[in-house]
Amino acid sequence: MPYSPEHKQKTRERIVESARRLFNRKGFAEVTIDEIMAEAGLTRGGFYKHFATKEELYADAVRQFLCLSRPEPWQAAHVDLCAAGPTLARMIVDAYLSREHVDDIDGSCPLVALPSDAARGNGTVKAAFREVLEMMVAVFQGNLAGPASRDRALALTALCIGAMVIARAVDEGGLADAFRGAARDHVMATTGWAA
Amino acid sequence: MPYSPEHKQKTRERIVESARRLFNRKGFAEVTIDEIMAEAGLTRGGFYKHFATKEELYADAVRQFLCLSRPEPWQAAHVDLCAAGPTLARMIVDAYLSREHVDDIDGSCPLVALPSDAARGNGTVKAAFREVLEMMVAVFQGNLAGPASRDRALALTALCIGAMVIARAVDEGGLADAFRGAARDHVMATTGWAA
DNA sequence: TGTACATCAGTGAACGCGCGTTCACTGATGTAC
DNA sequence: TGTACATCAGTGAACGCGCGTTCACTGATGTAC
Repeated sequence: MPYSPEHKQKTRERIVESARRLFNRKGFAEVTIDEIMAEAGLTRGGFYKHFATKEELYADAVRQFLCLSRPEPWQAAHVDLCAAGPTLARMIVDAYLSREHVDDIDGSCPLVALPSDAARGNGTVKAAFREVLEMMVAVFQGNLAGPASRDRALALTALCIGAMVIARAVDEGGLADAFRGAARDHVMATTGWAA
Repeated sequence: MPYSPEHKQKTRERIVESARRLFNRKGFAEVTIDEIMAEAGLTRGGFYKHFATKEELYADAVRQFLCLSRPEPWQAAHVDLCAAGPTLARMIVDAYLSREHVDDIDGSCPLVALPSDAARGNGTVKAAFREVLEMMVAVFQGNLAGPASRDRALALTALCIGAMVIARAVDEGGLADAFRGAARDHVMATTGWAA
């Protein structure tokens, strides 16, 4: 039995991690297996010891978002984000709509980076996409009081994702900032989470 | 002077029209010039009599949505959409957030179909994208009374685009419908356009 | 009116390149003895 | 303990294909006379 049992698994995880960043940055079609393997410190030939096709890796990479160490302030995993309270809820929204999140393409929320790929993707991709989406809705809903909390959570989720998608697609920083700011203010006014 | 003066222009428009539909459906990278020309009833070689590169065509295709015979009720071109009044404004939002718009990928608003491409695109693509975006914001803003109409228009634009992007990316029709409905209700409650 | 001509939109074969995938090989490793 | 061996993760050259782009050519057209 050559190599330790975990050796191959570790390598595979490195490939998925590399792929996740690159797919986020460039989308499915524009990423090459060469790039993915190089960023994982490997050469192209070895790819097929781990995955049958590029599509199979893509599904795995999308799924990896779910078990990722989440960016702050989502990071504190011991905190129940669905009952975070207004202060933490505000911090979450501020982080989501921050300029840092606009710029951090590699580590971005897939809902912002990959919706077009998901729309054109197969069932596995869409299922992983939906899992992330429903987590986000649950966080909003859990921190909303009053009636129709589900519908309000859906609208706020769409608002935040929409503002971020637009901010990424616009070349003029001022307009991108205006969208982020308007979305942020609208969320705070609607929820009462403002300081 | 061979061919009538408008002949080449007509052909060019046919190419852009074909490209717009195909890019909407598959995104920039997955569409070939062969496909575009074939759908326009031409062969690949002629492409470069009209456009220098594939990117140049892409920007034109995004922009074409602006001068398109717009889907109802945007269709009535003689109506000033920026002063449409609440009834027409409500119809516009209903059409934008309709299931028909989710399903009509080919004729979709590019803000919904192509934001990821725009985020990764060059300056020309982003500029075209912004032109469409600012038209949409202007329509919202023109029909809003009261203070901070610009910021409210930005937030409502982000909400509508976000809801549609999500609806397309989700494989479960019920969830997609819930996002569209929640966005619709939220817009009506915020603007007072509801019947 | 009819005919020769110049123009140029459109054709389709070909080119070069890059990508996904394959495959014969290498060499690091744990095991057997 | 030391050495020969079997395994298989990883290598890198090569293959086949498709795409963006080029180019020499075609043929439909309006004009000149």
